[in-house]
Amino acid sequence: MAAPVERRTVETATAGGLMTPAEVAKLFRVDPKTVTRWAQSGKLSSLRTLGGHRRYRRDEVERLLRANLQAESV
Amino acid sequence: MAAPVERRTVETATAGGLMTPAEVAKLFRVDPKTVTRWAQSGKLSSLRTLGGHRRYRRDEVERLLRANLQAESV
DNA sequence: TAGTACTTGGGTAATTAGGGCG
DNA sequence: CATGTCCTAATTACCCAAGTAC
Repeated sequence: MAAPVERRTVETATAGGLMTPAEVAKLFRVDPKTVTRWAQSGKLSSLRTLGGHRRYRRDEVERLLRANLQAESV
Repeated sequence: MAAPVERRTVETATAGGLMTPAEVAKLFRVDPKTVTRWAQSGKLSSLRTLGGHRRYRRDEVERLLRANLQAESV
């Protein structure tokens, strides 16, 4: 019994973990600064550390990566 | 470890790294615009940055390079 | 506490997208 | 039909110094 109850609160927000600007940049093959611009323009949501550094949700990053895959099919 | 479950998603799409249009163009000795046309015609799969720029899979590019530049022997 | 690697911010070059022409 | 080139607008890359992450 006592199966892990689905708690969707803070854990849900960070499900899959967070990524640093450098990690996201490598996935898209762009400069970390470019990822920052995506966040500033609202194309990618971001969290901030208490020191002001940005962190990105892995779930969202992967979703965007998938959404921009091979969209040239015609 | 790392259960190798057939994950044909983001990991697969970016495994091996991505290339910029300029890098692919240099390999084939063509204009970057030509590479763009290959992508538009479906000859080469591509992925887009959130800004709309294309990125190409290194694996596929190298595979096409070998498959298309070896013939024409005699 | 110190040390290294990374991120932020702003500015300025370099690429790329897209259409059209030859 | 495929490629290269010219054009403009947009996106991205590299430069710096100072602060943060671990």
